[in-house]
Amino acid sequence: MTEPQQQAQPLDLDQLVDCYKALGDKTRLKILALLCCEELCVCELVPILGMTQPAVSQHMRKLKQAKLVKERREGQWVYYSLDGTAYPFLQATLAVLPNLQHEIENLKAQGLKVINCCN
Amino acid sequence: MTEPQQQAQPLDLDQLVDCYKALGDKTRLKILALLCCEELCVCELVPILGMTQPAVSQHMRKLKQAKLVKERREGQWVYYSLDGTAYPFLQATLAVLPNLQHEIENLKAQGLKVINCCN
DNA sequence: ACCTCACATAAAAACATGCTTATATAGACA
DNA sequence: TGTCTATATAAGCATGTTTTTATGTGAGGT
Repeated sequence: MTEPQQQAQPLDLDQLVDCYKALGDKTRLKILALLCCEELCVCELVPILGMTQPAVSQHMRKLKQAKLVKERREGQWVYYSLDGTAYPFLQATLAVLPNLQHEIENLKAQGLKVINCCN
Repeated sequence: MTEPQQQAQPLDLDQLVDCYKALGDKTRLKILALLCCEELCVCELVPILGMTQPAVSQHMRKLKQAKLVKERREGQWVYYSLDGTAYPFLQATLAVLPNLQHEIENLKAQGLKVINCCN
């Protein structure tokens, strides 16, 4: 491994540290793997992850601060989705995550998937 | 951002967490950026990073455990270099790090670069 | 054998992180 | 306005991480 060295614009080191700190947690990697399937709101993530709502909210805040996800408010729900704009390497990074589509199917089967005007 | 989802084999989540934890530290990102230029030993990293030798050694251990670097012993020195084998996304990841070649030039100018049989 | 240099490891202190419980905010609806 | 649901935030606790200081190991040279 000898030739990387900038075909991309170097990013701010502190921002990169925040990004990798955000990625360095199993729960947050799962959340990102789930968001690879589709946007989700906190109340959908809670039963999938088996965590309390505040715990999930705090993870979402970290991911948002790291510019890994963006949010969209719809009524009382806040939908989170991947933000692919900040890091050129993100796609390669997410590509190695496991496919968690089955978790979302599971959620639907339990009747816990939120239905909004868009689906 | 909607279409990643496995062109690569999914990796073990716990190993990925270790990898990103290792990346989520400014000192270690600097070390990796330096190793993008060339292999270095601990005693060269110490003055560049301005840290104590044990602190640098422990960072190297973390990077090694995360399979981000490999080591090569030569006499009393241990040379560390990037290990590009474990993560398919590593090249894209390292590409956004700043170029720290000037730090190595600086080291040479101060006469602190180790000279071994290979250079 | 002894000394020196490079590096690793261990224990303790300082600091950061993640989860829980409790509480606040914000929108929907009566 | 009041209530319900979804979400965010804050404080406290437990756990993990990073750094320091002290010490151990191993190779090279005398």
